[in-house]
Amino acid sequence: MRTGSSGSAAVVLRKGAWTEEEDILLRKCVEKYGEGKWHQVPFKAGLNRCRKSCRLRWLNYLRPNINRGKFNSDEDDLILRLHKLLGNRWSLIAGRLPGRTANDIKNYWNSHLQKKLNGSSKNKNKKNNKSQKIKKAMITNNNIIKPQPRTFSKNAPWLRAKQVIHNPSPATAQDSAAPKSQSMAAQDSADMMTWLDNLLNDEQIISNDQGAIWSFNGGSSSEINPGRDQNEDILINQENDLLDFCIDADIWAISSSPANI
DNA sequence: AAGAAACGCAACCGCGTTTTG
DNA sequence: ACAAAACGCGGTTGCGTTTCT
Repeated sequence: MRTGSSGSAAVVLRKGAWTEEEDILLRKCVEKYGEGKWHQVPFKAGLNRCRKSCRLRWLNYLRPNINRGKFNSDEDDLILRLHKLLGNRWSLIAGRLPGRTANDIKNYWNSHLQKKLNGSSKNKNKKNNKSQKIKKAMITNNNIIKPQPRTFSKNAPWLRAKQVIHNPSPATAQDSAAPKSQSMAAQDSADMMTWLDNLLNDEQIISNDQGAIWSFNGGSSSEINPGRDQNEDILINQENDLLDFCIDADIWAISSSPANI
């Protein structure tokens, strides 16, 4: 158990829209102490907000270099491509779009790009939330194959320099959604290495029989973690190279159904 | 002109993962 | 090894603004 820094009596935390004064306090605090340690930020900044709220406000609004302008066509294109590759991994997508936040991209996707993708014209499609939800359900249940990025935790064997157990049978997209287990981790490692080998040997990108293309998920690859070890750095570099490769080569998750986008 | 509907953005919530004592 | 705290993410909601009828 950790020493809770709180210990304070129950104080009603502020919610809702941030005021300019709060923004100033938060900005000053982060500038002084740096990002991170969000549990300390409300106290240090003198804000009556929860840590989550502070973090969110900083990440989505106050952080320097945030691009609050309109999305241009290049960005649209990149988002569409990355979404095909990564699915709703907004933070990963945001990592490829300098100045854009995951929240921005998510909102933009939900309000613009999804419609664009669905081919529904902006006009006259007056629909209430209910029908939007039905439509959403139809899409997810439809034959669009949602990419299932593989997740490799820091505890993965190759990061721990443990022996990798080879398992030749490839995991399916469904498998990747299943709960992780040690055998899964071992399989992940073998699969990844095989696939990476193939990739680096300039062989064809392997899409599994569900049409899902694998991608790496470094978790927070766009963030700097000074504590990570060399293997992790290598893995993250590989992830970035791979994303660049896929984007440059125009590689998507190819659906098994021609009717799909 | 006014009310309704849709849009767009900011913020909140819940949950899985990671860290720490 | 375990439990609690903290972190980070994606989904959802709330609300002000804009557009439509």
